[in-house]
Amino acid sequence: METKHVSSLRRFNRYFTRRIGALDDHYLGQDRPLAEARMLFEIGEAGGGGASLRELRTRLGLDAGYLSRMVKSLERQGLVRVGVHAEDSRVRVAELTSAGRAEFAEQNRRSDALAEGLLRGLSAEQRGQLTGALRAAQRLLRLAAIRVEVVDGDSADGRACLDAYAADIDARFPEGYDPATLVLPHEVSGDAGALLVAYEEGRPVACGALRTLEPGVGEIKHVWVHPEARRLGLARRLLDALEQRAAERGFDVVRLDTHASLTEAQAMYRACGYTEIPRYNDDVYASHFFEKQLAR
Amino acid sequence: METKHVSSLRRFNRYFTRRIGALDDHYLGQDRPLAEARMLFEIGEAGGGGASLRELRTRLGLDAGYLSRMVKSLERQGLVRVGVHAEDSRVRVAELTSAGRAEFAEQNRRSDALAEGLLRGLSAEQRGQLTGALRAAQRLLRLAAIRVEVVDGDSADGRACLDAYAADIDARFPEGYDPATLVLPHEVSGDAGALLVAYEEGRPVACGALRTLEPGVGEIKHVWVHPEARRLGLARRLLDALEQRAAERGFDVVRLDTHASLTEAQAMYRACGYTEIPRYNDDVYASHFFEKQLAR
DNA sequence: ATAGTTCTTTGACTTTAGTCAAAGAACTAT
DNA sequence: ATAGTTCTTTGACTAAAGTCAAAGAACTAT
Repeated sequence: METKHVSSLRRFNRYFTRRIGALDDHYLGQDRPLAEARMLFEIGEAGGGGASLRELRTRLGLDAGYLSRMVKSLERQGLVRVGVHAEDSRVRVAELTSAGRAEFAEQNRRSDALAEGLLRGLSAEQRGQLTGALRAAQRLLRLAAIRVEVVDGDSADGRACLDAYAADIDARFPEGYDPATLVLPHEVSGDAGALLVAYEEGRPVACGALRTLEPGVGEIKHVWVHPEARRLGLARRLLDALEQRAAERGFDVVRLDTHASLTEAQAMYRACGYTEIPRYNDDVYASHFFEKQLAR
Repeated sequence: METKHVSSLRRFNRYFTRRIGALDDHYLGQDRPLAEARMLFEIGEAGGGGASLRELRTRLGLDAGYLSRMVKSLERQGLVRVGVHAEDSRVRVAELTSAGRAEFAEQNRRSDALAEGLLRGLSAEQRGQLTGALRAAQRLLRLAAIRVEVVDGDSADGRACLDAYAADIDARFPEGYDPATLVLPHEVSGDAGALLVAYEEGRPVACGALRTLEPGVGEIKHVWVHPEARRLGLARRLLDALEQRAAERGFDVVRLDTHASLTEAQAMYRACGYTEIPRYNDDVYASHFFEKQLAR
């Protein structure tokens, strides 16, 4: 890897955290410990339903005892109200009181004012450029943080993604989608195929399946990306990973089909070296068929 | 200002400080308090000559007593050696011992490894895109943080910039440059003209002068940008600010001259609406002459 | 020379942040 | 029903971070 990229990232990190991050923390905190301010912010961000202590603990990476005490302190200050979770009464849920919401709004106001102050020195055009550059950087940093893993055909994360996929396209296809059509666990386990799940900060955000169509021929199914992880280039990465698995398993060629309505997907397949072929199955949802020779 | 830009900056800040900044801090610290690790890093960055406690204090924003104790602790650990400043014996200067340098190198190694880990998930092309986006963002953030101020004609910062300007072009012009040619304090003070200095985090990084050439005609002189603040678009901003001052002072037109060798400057003047005119003075350093009508 | 500043150190604190272990209540799987 | 988990609270700490004021040595300006 070129050292240029490493040093550029480090340089940016130093500059940004010192100039913007530290400043924002300081403004956010104001007359309250930073950890408390941060927690108030997280509870506020969670919105109406409140945030469970469990969530807060993982989100902020705090010790359970420390967090418990901090919530209690916020409660004493009248900013937070704690109740039990509707479904699991071990779990406690914190939500803002009206005083807490006022404080949260004040935090936001201060943070906005800080950001505005930073942007004030730029022309409208430069602000647009900055926003564009930050968006591009964030997209790439997110993408870099996502890990694609091979999971078992009946793994909970894998099935959850497939179910989300089914629900997603059921809403999208005029004719709906029957979840019984999904690949079966044994079709994508062991030597038969593969199920890939992409994780972002521990949460599954995308999947893709590979199964055996006939000897030497693999089929790629159910490439799906969570709505909040779209436009990162993740589908392409999953496709690459699936092709690599296919090559490792000794397939010479992979095929896939797609629904007429998914035109972006079709464009992606073409861009990734797939060529359109005649119908190879009787899938009622499929209208376009593609295939790609794998380099061995 | 569009709220889009504000929220985009805030979103990026949250994502970046949490994902990258916090991680880097954690790695940097390792088995040493973060504040100590940071200080070691700052002393290391300062290089051979060491860093004065005074510098460190402002750079890290720490209380004098706190810093004093921290340096002493680093000294006890054999990582830092403290001596007195050559010119001012109130000031103490900290520099790394060889053990300190080893620790500093280790910090850098860890930080590089972290950055490399982050970049590993990206293709070479995507890494290039990320580097480009970060560079653009940093450029704009720096530019946004720079404030242009009107200073008195004999202000220390102003004269320091003008001296730097003179030294700079003395090295650049084949025939050298005589500093006696610089504008005099009274020419750029009060109603006669203006001296602008641009500050980045308290340090003067650029200047520009405006003086009266004849009634209704101003002259822009000595637009200079510190080498470390170049390519940010700062010269253009100074030029804008000088023109604004000129308009406020009632000039109808501003002129300027430039040396044949400064082709980038000439291109900038043209891009900013200046048109070339015949020689209007007998300045030996000048070969191209420009003028711009000011909107009133 | 002298008054006012600047730079640093020291003493005496407080607050914030965080850790670890024990224990109880509520869930889950068998 | 019961054993094992999960979620949270509490007690008992420690370490890190930071503040404030006083004081001495070294500078600067008049």
